[in-house]
Amino acid sequence: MSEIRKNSLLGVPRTSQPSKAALTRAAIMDAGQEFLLARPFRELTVGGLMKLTGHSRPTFYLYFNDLHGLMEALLDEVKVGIVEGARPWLSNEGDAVEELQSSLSALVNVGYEQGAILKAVSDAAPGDERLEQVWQAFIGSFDEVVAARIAMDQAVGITPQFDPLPVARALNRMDAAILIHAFGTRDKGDKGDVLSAIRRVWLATLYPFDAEAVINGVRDREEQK
Amino acid sequence: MSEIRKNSLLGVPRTSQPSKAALTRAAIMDAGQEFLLARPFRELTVGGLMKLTGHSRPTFYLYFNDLHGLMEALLDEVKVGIVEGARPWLSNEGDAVEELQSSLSALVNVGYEQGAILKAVSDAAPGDERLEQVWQAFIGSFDEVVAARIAMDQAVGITPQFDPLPVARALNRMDAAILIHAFGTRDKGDKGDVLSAIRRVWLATLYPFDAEAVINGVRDREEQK
DNA sequence: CTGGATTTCTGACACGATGTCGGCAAAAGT
DNA sequence: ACTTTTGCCGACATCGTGTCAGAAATCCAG
Repeated sequence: MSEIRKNSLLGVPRTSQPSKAALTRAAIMDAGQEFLLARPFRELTVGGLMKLTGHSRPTFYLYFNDLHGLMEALLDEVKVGIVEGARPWLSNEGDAVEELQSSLSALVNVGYEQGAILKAVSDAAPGDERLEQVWQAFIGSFDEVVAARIAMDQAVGITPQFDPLPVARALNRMDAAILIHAFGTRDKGDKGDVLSAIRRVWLATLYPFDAEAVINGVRDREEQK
Repeated sequence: MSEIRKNSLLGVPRTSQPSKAALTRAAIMDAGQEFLLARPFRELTVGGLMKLTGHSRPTFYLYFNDLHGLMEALLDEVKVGIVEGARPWLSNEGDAVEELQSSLSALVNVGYEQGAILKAVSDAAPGDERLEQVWQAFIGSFDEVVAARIAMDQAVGITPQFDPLPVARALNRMDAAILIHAFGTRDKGDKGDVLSAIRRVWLATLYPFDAEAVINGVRDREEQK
């Protein structure tokens, strides 16, 4: 399950074994991930978690400050996947509408895969000042880039004139909330419904002049890949 | 501070004193509310809370099952204010665009006032199964009514055709998230910015044919009262 | 190998918050 | 005044946390 994680600490020369410590750390993260796939964060306990790894409870504190530290580490893993998918529309070129759609589609896919972790982090965040800030910063980090892209499209005239940042904030919070809501629990919602909904909202807000997209509703080309 | 709360348990005949128990309960809720105006939920503790009331810690458990029970009670108080303000647009008649705007405006106002409590409940929710469900049900309760209104406007032809429920969900989550984000902490965001943003998104999504509203952006009539 | 240094782990402890229970005190009823 | 009801609290057991001193495993030079 974590071939990725094993080698993910520094580009070790070639066949240098990952230190035992790194393995243990990875094992803890794996156990946490697995646990959170099945149970909510509030039921996660250091003792219970470490029982899954076969190590003793104090060992946990050798690698993380506390459960929130673990969540922060898990979030870091998910981060990359998200920024990855969101890229096309952000680094603009080509058709804005097309690119936004593919970005949203990618976002929904990542959300679908990582929904449990995202919900777990979002659940854990309010319990710890530091994690709360990290989480807010993560969500917020998209606000400026989205706002920037909006400003650009406004300059080109394909987006109506309005203060970009608050709207960017609103749209981003919507995405986060809807993804966590739809895909955060074991019985996930319908990917198509979610994508259609947020696509409609984004397009209507940002590209209302593209009547095809908004009024006719972008029929079903671009099933999520 | 809680003249309302004092009399809020049954319509007592006339001048019957509120029972001592009711007073104590109200005092606890007041203390909680006050605390949460200044500090986050994670710092709320039964002991600390009861010190504010002058009563002993066990007394708390005479009136609430636990801190999450208290949060549920506080949420109930806020509920009414919210459904109140949201009413105009939901019970449709008159201009849809106008009414939606006034509903959103009212919503932003309530959010501004009760932001701290809303954030506290939202923070507390993931820590308790029951509260989580109550909170989800509260947010979700608007999904169906909004969806119903959308379906109505679609029938009339002022709203494009699409599956109403997922879009309603998305818009509602956006509202909740943005209100909590903007008004949940002591240094609240700008009411005007928030209102403009969500108004733009709602209008663009639901009433894209109203070019005045959407494209020109509803200039500043209706400053929040 | 092998004894010493380094890395990795753990048993045992102290602490803080929770929720409960039996009984005390204050108020109300007669 | 005295009994009943109502409202309250001291004391306890429990659970999860985070730390620390030292044990065990691993590595490595001689």
